[in-house]
Amino acid sequence: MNRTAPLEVIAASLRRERERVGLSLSELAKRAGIAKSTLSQLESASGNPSVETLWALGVALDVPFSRLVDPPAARVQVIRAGEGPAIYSERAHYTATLLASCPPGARRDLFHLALEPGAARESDPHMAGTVEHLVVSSGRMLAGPTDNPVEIGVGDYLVYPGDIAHTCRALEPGTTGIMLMEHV
Amino acid sequence: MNRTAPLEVIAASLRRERERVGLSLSELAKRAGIAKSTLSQLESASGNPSVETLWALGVALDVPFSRLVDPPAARVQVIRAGEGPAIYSERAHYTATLLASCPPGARRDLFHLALEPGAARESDPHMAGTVEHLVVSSGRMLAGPTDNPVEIGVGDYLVYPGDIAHTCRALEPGTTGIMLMEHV
DNA sequence: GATCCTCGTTCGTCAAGACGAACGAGCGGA
DNA sequence: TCCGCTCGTTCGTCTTGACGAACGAGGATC
Repeated sequence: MNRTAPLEVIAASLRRERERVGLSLSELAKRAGIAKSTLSQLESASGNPSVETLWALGVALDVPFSRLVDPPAARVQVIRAGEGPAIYSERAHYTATLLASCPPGARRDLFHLALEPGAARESDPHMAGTVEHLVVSSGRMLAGPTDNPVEIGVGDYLVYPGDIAHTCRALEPGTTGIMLMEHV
Repeated sequence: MNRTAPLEVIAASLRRERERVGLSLSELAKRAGIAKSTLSQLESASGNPSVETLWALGVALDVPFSRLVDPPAARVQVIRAGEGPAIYSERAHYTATLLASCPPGARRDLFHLALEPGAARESDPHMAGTVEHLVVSSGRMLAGPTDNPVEIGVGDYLVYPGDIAHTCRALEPGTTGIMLMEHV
């Protein structure tokens, strides 16, 4: 989590989003039901808005709340199979390629998994609130909570909490898949 | 985006997170650098905290900001290949299965894609701030911004902005993949 | 050039958030 | 039992956010 007070970030986000939508300061204030003087001060970073105020602005702009405190980043990027920038292999028979780590606030990571039958990958609980999504691309795997794993095959999808002990093992050679690790 | 004022949600989140970490109200207030009276009022939903106050609490709890306003939901769920709950097919040769729509605040959707060669799927721009992540499970596809598509094969990963015109077409029969649509 | 409109900023007022102090409750040890 | 500690709440104050009004600036129309 970002440690710096997000006032300047909020100020920039508000102005950026408002101009993107093409609203004037006065009109946005009217839509959000706040005084335009308040909005003016917020956009000049001379203010510490209350949650309700910022929420109203988020609704008026039709923008998720978090987008106002965590700035975005648009881009087009390709990662070819096997050339992931951050290869995170743990033990034999297990390779996780980090495809997309969350740029600003680290809210989710996207991995490509390649597994071979053998030792299961047992994971200790991650940070509370973590959720893992698994989709099998090829082969079969046994995954999910350690005390209640599920067998899934090609095209199957599995969600399970990441903040409890969980496991993931291949049941066939050449098993691959993608995993979305989400920090709710 | 949720339309209701999140004061009760914040109150519940604060109490939940604080008890999860095992901190007393007094100690959390001290760590966050705010008065415990303030925290007490916030947890009883009789308050409208400023962003700085809530931010300080998020930092002290080591919890993402958004987790305080959007409550979580832990669960284990399997969706077998082809039995997705919400099949969203648009035209022949294109099937998108919604695997996981974001429960509370709709910040991302996870789809399984099955495409056959033929007409490309042209998408008008989605909501501003949308980002699409694509991983190919089988076959080959041509995807990305309409004016600059990229050819990707098995295991390849592609990110591109979803708020501009973009396309997605199969180059081989039996092309499948997963798509993470994210609303930043 | 004069009028009218909307833009965004600044000023003074008022309500509300943040604060410290004090309070009663609950618990453990002397 | 009494003392000392921490718990979470409530009260009075003081700061500060939110508001409406007024302001100057910039265009458009006549």
